[in-house]
Amino acid sequence: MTTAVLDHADELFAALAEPNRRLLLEHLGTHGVATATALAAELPVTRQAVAQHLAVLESVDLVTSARAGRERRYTVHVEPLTAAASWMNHVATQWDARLAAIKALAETPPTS
Amino acid sequence: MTTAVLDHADELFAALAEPNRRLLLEHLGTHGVATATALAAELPVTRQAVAQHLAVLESVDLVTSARAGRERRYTVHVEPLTAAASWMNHVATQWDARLAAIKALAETPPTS
DNA sequence: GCCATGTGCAAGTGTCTACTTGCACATTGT
DNA sequence: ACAATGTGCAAGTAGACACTTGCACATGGC
Repeated sequence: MTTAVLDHADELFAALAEPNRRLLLEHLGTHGVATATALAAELPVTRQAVAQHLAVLESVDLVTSARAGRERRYTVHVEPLTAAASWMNHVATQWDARLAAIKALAETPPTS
Repeated sequence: MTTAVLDHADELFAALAEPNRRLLLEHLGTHGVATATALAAELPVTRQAVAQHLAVLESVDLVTSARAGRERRYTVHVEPLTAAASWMNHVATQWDARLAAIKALAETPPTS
C-alpha cells in the first residue's frame, strides 16, 4: 500500500519552491546527467550555490549522485514527484467529496 | 482549458511547505468552513499567526474567504492542488521517458 | 612531479519568514 | 449605551535560507 509517501512533505515542497532548484531538475530531467560545475554554467549563480541546491534536492531524493573519477554526477529521481502528485490528487478528491456533502447538508431544510 | 496552472509555482509550493498551513488546509478540507479564530484553537499558535497563514493560502488561491457579519469564513479551493498534481505527473512522465531513452543510448555498444 | 580541473568545507552577509504582542475598529446581544 | 466577541493593522524578534568568498583536498593529463 505504498507506505508513507509524504513524511518529508515539508522538505519536499520547500525544495520545489525554489526556482533555481526547479531549473536544475528540469535540466537534469531533459539531459539525464550532469555535474555541479556544468550545471552552474547554466544558472546565474556560483558553483557553490548550485552544489548546495543539489544537496537539498538529494536530501529529499529528487536527485541522486555518484562520484566518477574527479567529478560527481547527478541524476533526477522522479518517484518523489509522482508520489506527491498522487497524494495531492487523493486529498483533493477527498476534500471535494466532503465539501459537496457539506454543501448538500447546508441546503437541506433545517429540521431541528 | 484551465489556464496557466503553475505561473505561481514558487508561492504555491512555498505555501504547501509550511506544516501549519497544511494543517489548516486539512481542517478546512474536512470541515468545510471555519473562521480564523476557530482554526487558531486547533493550532499551537496565535490567531494572528493563523490569519497570516490563511492570507498566504488565499494569495495562492488555495482558500477563499468571505465576510459574514463580524466573522470571516474560509473555505478550501482544491483546484490549485489538482492542477499542480497533474503538472507534476506530466513532467515526471516526460523525464522518465527521456531518461529511459538516454539510458538506452548509454547501453548501445560504442560504434565510434 | 606538476599543473589544471573538479570537488568539499567553512564562515559571513543580506533577505525572507513565522510568530509574537499591542492596539484600534467592527459587529452582535443585552 | 455597553460589554463581548471577532477582525485588521503595525512593528519587533529569532531563526532559516540563498548566495557569496576563500581555501584545502582529490583526480587526471602532460
